[in-house]
Amino acid sequence: MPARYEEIAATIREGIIGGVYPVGSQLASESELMESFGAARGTVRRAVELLASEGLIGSRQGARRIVLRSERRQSFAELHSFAQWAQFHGYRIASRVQAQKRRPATAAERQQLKLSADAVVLHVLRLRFLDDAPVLLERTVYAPFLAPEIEKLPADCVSVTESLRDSVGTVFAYGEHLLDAVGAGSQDARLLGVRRGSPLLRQRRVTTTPDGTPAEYSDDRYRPGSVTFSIRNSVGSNPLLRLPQN
Amino acid sequence: MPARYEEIAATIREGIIGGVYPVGSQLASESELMESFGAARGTVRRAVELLASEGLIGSRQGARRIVLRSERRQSFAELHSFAQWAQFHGYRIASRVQAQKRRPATAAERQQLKLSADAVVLHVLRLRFLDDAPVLLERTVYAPFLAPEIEKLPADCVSVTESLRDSVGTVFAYGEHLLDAVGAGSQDARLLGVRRGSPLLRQRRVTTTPDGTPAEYSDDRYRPGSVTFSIRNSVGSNPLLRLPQN
DNA sequence: CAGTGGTCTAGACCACCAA
DNA sequence: TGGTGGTCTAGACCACTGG
Repeated sequence: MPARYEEIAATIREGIIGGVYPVGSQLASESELMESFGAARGTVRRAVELLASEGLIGSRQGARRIVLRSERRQSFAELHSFAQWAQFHGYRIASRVQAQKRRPATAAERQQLKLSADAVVLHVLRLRFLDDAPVLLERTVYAPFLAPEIEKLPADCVSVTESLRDSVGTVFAYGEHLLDAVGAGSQDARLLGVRRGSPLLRQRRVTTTPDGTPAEYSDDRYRPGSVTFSIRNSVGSNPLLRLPQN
Repeated sequence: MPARYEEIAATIREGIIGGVYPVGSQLASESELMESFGAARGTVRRAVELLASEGLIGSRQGARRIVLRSERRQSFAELHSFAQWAQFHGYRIASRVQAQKRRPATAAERQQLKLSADAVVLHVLRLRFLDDAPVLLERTVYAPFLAPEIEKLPADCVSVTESLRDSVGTVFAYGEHLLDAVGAGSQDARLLGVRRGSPLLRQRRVTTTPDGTPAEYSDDRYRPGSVTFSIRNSVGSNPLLRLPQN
């Protein structure tokens, strides 16, 4: 059962997408929305703030809210899993585990995942396809408590996130993502079908469970031209980050 | 005069950074925060929701909030420009306009900036330096209404955003950013000091004014190894995110 | 100036978590 | 079971926008 403010937001969103509120036009005022939805002001404010965080509307004190966009784009800031993203856009995806083995955690991995010195992690090399073309190569290290669950999954499991939610509950709740560009290594080039050294978009991420326990560290490399990441600056989540040295 | 919830958030944030609340520990409950700050529940909730949107704390219904990180990261809602980001982190930056000319808008630019068929835009090629090393090459197209203001700026103006705010008010309020990886072209390679074809992180963005008018379109290319984009996400509706208002 | 959104309060009920 | 966070209400005052 969705919350009331989510229902209101959904209704307004449909109005924006359906052309009831064209781009550039003014949204109904809070008072009008309160009346038409029969909700208190705080509730309609929650709804329009949700839409603002999606980049659909803008807001200035004293003036009515304005429709900025009419498409519902899934922003990268809302992105939690490749499979969910692809499903949202209606793409046909496939997945294949290329290699999988347990090994002692490296020093960097112990630090990222906050593990003890003798911890053993599960390393998985996974290739993902979009409409039968390889687009993404994932090198993922799972924390020890997840290793047994991951090893139960079939090699062509399309959504690790959803499989884990069914078996052990919500596992990936918060994530930090670092984006940069790297040249394809020989393994990257072979599996993604590009030339060595060609530009790849790299996404490194650490994901934690709802109680703050680090769950996985991953180095994901995207073949260019296939996917693009979208970020909006209304979602408080996008600082540039300076790397040490270089 | 900052809002009360921002003051409360700042106080808690200092506590997290200063070690009063170590990473992994539980934050004070809402009732305790209400008492210690003498504020209503809605206000302290606004404060902790702000901190959650910065990725500092996580929250689950029924359990106390948990400290996830102890570093302060500038939220993108407070940050729109390279210059402001660099200044926040204390980096020494420089900027140099390489080329600047007015020309008719291309079809793509007319669509992006919602211009009429005969519109003339201002194209600027700008190279930016971090600690004297070139790190960013910007190819920016400004909407006609901005062209006169941009042409008044000196060639080494470090912050276009701040200069415009002083002269014509807040111009860049909302933005959408597309991130991918491209190989350096010959001009990219020459100006950024890298080999041709080497991977660059590309950020394309359209920025609009507070009333929704498109103001600029830009293709920015970052030299790898110097900066990285950091993004955070969290499950659950990112509630109550403030839009930039300046 | 009237209308709008931004902030704050004080209460209420519920779903969930941990002991 | 008691405490916690998630949602919703009803009112208030203020700052800002626009005509």
